[in-house]
Amino acid sequence: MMTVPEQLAIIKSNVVDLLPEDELVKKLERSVSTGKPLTIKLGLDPSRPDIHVGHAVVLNKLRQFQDLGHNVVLIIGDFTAMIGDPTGRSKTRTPLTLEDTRANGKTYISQAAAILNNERTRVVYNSSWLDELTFKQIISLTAKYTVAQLLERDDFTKRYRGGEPIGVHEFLYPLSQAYDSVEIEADVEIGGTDQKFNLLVGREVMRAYGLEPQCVLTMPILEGTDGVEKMSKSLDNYIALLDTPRDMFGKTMSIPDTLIVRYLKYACFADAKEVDDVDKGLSSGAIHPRSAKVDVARRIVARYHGMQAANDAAVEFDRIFVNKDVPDDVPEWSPELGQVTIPIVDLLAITGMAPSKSEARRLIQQGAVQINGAKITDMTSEIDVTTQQLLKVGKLRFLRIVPAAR
RNA sequence: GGGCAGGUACUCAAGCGGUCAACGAGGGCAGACUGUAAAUCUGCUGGCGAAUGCCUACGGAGGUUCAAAUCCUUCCCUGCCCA
Repeated sequence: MMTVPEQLAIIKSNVVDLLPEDELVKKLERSVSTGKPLTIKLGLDPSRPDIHVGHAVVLNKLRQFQDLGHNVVLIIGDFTAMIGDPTGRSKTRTPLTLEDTRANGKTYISQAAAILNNERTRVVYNSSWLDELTFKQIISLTAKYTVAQLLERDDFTKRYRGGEPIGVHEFLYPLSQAYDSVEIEADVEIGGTDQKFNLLVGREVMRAYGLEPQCVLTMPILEGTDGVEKMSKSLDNYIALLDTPRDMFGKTMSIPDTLIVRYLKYACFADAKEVDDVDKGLSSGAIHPRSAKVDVARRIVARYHGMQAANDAAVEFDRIFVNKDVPDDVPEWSPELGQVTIPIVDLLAITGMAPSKSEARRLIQQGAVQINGAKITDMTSEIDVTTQQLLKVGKLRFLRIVPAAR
């Protein structure tokens, strides 16, 4: 096992907050002297089973802990997910069933396995204890925190001042998360910087239950491919771990230049020196942003799909976007047997290349629709579906029309 | 329980009897430029229709009117103040 200073140096790399550092040092010292690993906690929301590169920032940090000999506990927050959130703000968030959360939890874990060391990962569902709490116990939990303390949380303050509704149950979420820490006796809880408040509540609550408070470690929130908002599925600016190599590569190439270094650092976990070199190279002009970005893209793909896939994706990317060629595996679609021609507008709508016929019309008007490389200008065009046709909408959506098999 | 202010398209936000499928901004999509970067410019952004047009929509349900997002009634929801 590494010495405490060595461990600390690794643990501190790339983190935003480590609070309080001296407590972590004590925990590490104890761990080294007793040989007992620390328990590192991460809470997961099972309503969104797709892990993306943004989540990976935190997972990578967990992996570092594991490599140092510590244990990770993933807590699937199935309890809160099952309740759902009835407030108006997120009415689309439908409550999940137990089966859903279990299934999502499994999916999550199988994706996380690409980063984590399974030997040192324990997975638990928080319903297994939260569901057992009596009302009495819940009240006793809430008595350990004050409204003023809860209102310190940034978004609560904002909403409160802005006259927006805050459900009482929302106050309970940080507390239940904190209770998870009590249950598993976490030594360290990790999360994005947006989790800082919740993680700190965990400290207070643990103390109130007579436990040694956990240390809190926050990681940066990685911006999504739009370069502004945090990466998230709902904003559709994410690179999922399950994305195909090509999508992964393409999405990475679409990030703004200003994000290259951050991606290198947090999505590739490149070492400090290399990050520094690229940073300097970019600002001095010695490195062209595009080539730096290609490198980042290749590394991200390689991380989750292997070197071979990464190289293939890079080649494919150049073929399509530099040489304006047609991709290898264009999705195919076949008309119903007997159909000879289909109006272009219908075709676009039926095949899903446009969400509605009106939208299809707009696309045609804007010159975004091509058949075999020829731009469609006539709204009433009839497309012959008895021979193979290549349909292109916009810059990257292709569809091959294949005559119905008989 | 009482008083006040609100609920408009993906979001914010105008409109307050006809010219409203609804100003404007953001977002999104498409085109030009390009390194699938940024910035910029242009167009589009409810559905159906080749099109004059038709249909559906301004919290829900009724009503007044030739005509309502706009007026009335009622219900639901949110915030603030008083109790």
